[in-house]
Amino acid sequence: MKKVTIKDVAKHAGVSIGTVSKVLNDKGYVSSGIYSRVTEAISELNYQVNANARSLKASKTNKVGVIVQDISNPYMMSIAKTIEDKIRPSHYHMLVMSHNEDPHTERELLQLILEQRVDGLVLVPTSGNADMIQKVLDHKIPVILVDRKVEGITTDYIVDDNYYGSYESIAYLHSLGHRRIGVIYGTTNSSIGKERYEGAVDALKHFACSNDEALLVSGKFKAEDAYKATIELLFLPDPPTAIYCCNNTMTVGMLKAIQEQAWRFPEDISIISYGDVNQWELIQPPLTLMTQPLKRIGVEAAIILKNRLTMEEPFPPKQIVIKPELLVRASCARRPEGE
Amino acid sequence: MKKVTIKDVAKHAGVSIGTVSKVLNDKGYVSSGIYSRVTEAISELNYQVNANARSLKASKTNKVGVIVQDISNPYMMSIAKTIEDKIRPSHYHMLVMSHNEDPHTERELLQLILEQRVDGLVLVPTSGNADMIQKVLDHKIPVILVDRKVEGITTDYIVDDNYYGSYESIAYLHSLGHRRIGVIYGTTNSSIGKERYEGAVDALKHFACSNDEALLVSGKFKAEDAYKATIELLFLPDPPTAIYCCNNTMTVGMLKAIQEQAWRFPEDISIISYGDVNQWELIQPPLTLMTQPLKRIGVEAAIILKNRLTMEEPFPPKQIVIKPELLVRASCARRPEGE
DNA sequence: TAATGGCTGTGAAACGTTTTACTATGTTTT
DNA sequence: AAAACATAGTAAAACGTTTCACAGCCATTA
Repeated sequence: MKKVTIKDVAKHAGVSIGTVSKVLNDKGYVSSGIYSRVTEAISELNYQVNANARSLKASKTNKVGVIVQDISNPYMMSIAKTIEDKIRPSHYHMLVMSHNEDPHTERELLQLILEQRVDGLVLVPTSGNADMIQKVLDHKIPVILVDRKVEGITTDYIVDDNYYGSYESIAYLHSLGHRRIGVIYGTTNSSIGKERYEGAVDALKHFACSNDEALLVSGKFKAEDAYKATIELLFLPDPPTAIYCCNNTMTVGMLKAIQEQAWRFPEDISIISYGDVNQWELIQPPLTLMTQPLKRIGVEAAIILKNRLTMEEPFPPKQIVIKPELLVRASCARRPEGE
Repeated sequence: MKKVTIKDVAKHAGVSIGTVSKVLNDKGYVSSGIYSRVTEAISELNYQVNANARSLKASKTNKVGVIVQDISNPYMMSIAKTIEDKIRPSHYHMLVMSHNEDPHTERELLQLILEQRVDGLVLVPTSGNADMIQKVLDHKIPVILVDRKVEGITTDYIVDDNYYGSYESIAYLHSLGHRRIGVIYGTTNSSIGKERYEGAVDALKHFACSNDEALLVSGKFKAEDAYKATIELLFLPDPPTAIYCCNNTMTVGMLKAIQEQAWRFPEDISIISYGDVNQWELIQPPLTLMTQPLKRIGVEAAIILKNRLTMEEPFPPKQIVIKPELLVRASCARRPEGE
């Protein structure tokens, strides 16, 4: 089957190219006779408009870029899904890609985004490409940061209040009487990791909990490292009575270690995690959680994006910080005071 | 910042457009002096080539479409990730979208794919758009079906042997001595649902298990319906000694019901599921599973796609059927024979 | 009757590239 | 010194659209 262009349709219908275009876009005056002649020709020739040519002419692509750490991460993709649902009715579609937490990869992807002339970008940034992000903004492409912000960049973002979430998690454990609290943190080179770490540390200090350095261990945001970190905590001469784990991925590792060592929670140890609630459906007893409102993040991001895409007038950057909420379930036990 | 085109670069560097193009594509003869003048102009003006114009000229977009049920489904997206990793080195990128199991939506997406002139398509099809898929193929766009095939369409596909997987699951339960086996199946209007259903039913018949109709219940491929289905099974006057659940999503519902009713497995009831192994990391005791080789599906799909994209000569459709493997763990118990 | 105005359709320019055929230089080779 | 060749750069066509200015026509209106 040969490639068929608007020209072929025009010839086949015996009209000019301009007329066919009018029919395609329902613009201007076309008599009903001609109109049906053209639509007939279109379906007979099985013509499909070439979106590339169209975008070129219009300098508008109806594409938005979505760059996340990892497209197989269901939390990020649930946000992407929300966005998809919001923008598809206006005939936008998404380019989605993973930077795998590698700034160099992210840089290449941003380059691609620029070349592709997307109409907007939703980005979960690594740190270290502020210049490139600024470049995208300079090209008048709206950028919406999700989950993390970037130092020195003024644009829309939507993040949750990590410091607060961590602080309150510790506060809760303290309120139950815990004084020796283990913390499995991620890394401190990302804004999220740092904020959660600091929130926890500040709370520990404020509530005068044990300042035993051995209680602070890094799980590097990975399940395996968190597993090892947990083992360390459990085998301490004086193990913690509670553990706060800074994110869900690491919590998987932590739970594995606890299961394996046949500790029970909350009887032997109290645990609390920080993240999305959906991951833990089948875990018994149900985990007490500082809940990250993923649904809400997706919805807000989608709204902002939609507005950026459709509003004529630019509006000031929308920067949203969502406070996570403590979901008290059954994984933390009260501890006799004064111990 | 104004839009800057190849023309501006040419002017700024004092050369012709053609020369700039040569530099951009490293093609033809350019003296080193001119070359650096041009690259300098490019970075001074912050020029980015317009991929749309380029695609238009080349009639090649470096885009591939990826259409799945739901982009927030981690199993599908782990396949997508494998594909991404494989094709990005050759500077391809992906349009990804969800049809939500709705044929009408799928049709619209296929239309979009056609207009976008993608260079290839990876599709988890619904049933009911064979004509449209054929249209895509007619436009010389390679289509790779994943997880499901489509009646009447000759193209690459890669699926697992659902009938076999179901049959063998039942066979395994039978070999442990089970005779009253409950089956939670999905729906029978999709090829997967049908094949799994038939595999199970045929095995039940072949091994002369109980043919009590009440033991066959539909969970409609949803967790909630599977929950209800499980409750029905458990409250039967003569409940099954084992349950085979046809997919992971439904198994979530099944496990919930079992937990809630405080049945223990494998002591009170044996259970076996069909799906990807990664979902069940933390479930104790570890589930016995007919494992769907998602990794392998992704890898094979990526290889086929890559070949279709790069090979000059067309090759015959590659149709792969993968046999799932039984992973025996701890959720099934031996049953005294003859009961 | 002449002027106005609403329809209907057309031709050509423009969007930003790549590519092809061509010209203009040296530099060797005979 | 002429012929041959390698190198360097250019102008223009083409890719498939949309849009804009215009022209033809018919029906009103003055």
